[in-house]
Amino acid sequence: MQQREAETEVVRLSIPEFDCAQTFDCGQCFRWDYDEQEDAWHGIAMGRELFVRQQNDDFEFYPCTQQQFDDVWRHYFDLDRDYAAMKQELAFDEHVAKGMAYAGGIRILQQDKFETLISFIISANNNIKRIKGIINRICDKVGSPAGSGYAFPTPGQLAQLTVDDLQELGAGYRARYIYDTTRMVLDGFDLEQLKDMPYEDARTRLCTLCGVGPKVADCIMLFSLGFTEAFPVDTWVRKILAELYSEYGSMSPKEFANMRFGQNAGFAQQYLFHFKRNEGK
DNA sequence: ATCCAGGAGCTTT
DNA sequence: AAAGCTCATGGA
Repeated sequence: MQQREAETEVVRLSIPEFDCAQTFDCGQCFRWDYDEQEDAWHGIAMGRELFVRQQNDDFEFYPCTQQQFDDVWRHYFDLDRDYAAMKQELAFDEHVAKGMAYAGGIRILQQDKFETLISFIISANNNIKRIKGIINRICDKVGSPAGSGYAFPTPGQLAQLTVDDLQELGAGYRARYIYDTTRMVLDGFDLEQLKDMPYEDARTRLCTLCGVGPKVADCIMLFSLGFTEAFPVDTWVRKILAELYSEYGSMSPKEFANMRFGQNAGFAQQYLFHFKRNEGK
């Protein structure tokens, strides 16, 4: 009994305002899928494999020690943030309120910086299914073993792939961007220091990387650097702004988001985005 | 077949 | 500054 518990270490925890399906399937991450056999969500992130089984507000994380959970996953799942309070601050907006009613269990993950950087370079002018495929093939090719699969490669591991290799894996014209940006990171571009910089400065610096423009930079900042005011503007958000907030048409999307949602703009964006993307499904 | 997908980069006004 | 064109790839 005790031995069995030791072999498969589990962390059990009750967490409010968290829904696995909504969080893992809202377009912010690409390496989580539902495992029917385990009846749990399966992901490979932060260099290791993890299963997450949810029963209402009760969660099991495995294989995982309490130490690993506190060191890695607590931050990854953004567990120190008061989501109920944040959502209350956003409830004044009727469209965001609808989004929160539809998928109020979305949490903004705090993912690995390099993985998020490369993943969202791949996301440009692409669809989520194909993005996942490209990323998985890259991991299988040069990532370190992690459980039943392979972790996202380090910059050094990814640098083993040539532009031709990346194209064979389906990256298309983004192969060059991935290659060049990986080299810039290896040559000293410091992803770690970005989170201590002002929003505008960090964004400007990110945009010096190949394949990183305003939208991709905002995704990296929101999903891996903790900038909750980041408001990624993609095709879906443009539709939302045009359809639901046309009275603010004289403002740029960024001005609008900052004025209306402030430091919570990233959350508002995610609730709106996920709701709109699943409209009619 | 044509269009679109969590856009960016380059060229032309 | 702002608008226009092109960039792989696969699915609808």
